Amino acid sequence: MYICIMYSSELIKGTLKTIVLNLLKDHGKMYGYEITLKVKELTNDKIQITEGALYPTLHALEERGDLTVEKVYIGKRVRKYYLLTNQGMETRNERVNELADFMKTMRFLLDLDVAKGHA
Amino acid sequence: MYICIMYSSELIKGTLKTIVLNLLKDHGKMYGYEITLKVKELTNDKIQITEGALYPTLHALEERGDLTVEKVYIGKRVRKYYLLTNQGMETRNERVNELADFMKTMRFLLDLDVAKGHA
DNA sequence: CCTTAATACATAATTTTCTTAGGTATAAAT
DNA sequence: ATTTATACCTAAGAAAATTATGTATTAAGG
Repeated sequence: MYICIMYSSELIKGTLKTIVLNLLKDHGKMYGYEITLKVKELTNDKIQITEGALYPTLHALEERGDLTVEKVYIGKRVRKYYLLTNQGMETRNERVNELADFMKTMRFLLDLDVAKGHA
Repeated sequence: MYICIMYSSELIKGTLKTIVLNLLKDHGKMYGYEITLKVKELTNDKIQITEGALYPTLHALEERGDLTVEKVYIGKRVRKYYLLTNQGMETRNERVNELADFMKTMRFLLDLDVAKGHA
């Protein structure tokens, strides 16, 4: 198991909250397990969010007031749907803008715009 | 002091080695303090490498065989110039390609290509 | 002349964030 | 009946940074 080509974990660090917040903006309410599957699917297995990272992050975002929870029972199994609050949407925008700006800076710093692309 | 608009530290995490390796490729030999100034200058103060992060990183890259050192004495003050080895150049290429690929994935994941840009 | 700022190196304690590993439990598939 | 998938969770440890120091030389300003 777990044999796949994905990014070195260092790179992904610091982007988890942004990914989660943005995903909830695009897809409405989602539950944790669903988020891991969606990210895996959207990135062709290149980014795999581990549950050990995800659940504490969801709890932190909830505690900060960026997310609210809706418990749903599928038979006897619990499912916790997370939703963006208004504050969460603001946080999402800040985070995404910051990351976009950061990536622009990095492309410049690493000569990625001139050297490649732009055909 | 230290009053400036820079990226939240989480984002920069994991990119330090890549930045250092690429800078040495572009500018030839550089010393630690010079690297901090150069990155600050190139990014308009948006990325400020702290010495507490940089020096251990340089030592680690040296130990891995990606860098070699040249000590130069300016009067009585030591300056340690770092140079890319052949292996270091390979590491640089791998790191830069991986980061470029990761940023592409993130742009897709965060809808940055469609929503913005492109006009 | 004296003090502050800049140059230039370095490490240690702490914090943050993630991985790894473990745990519980239900439902579906083989 | 057992394995796989679903679905939640936490705790120990690792990795990489921040923050706080520490040393020392040199230049600049008052």
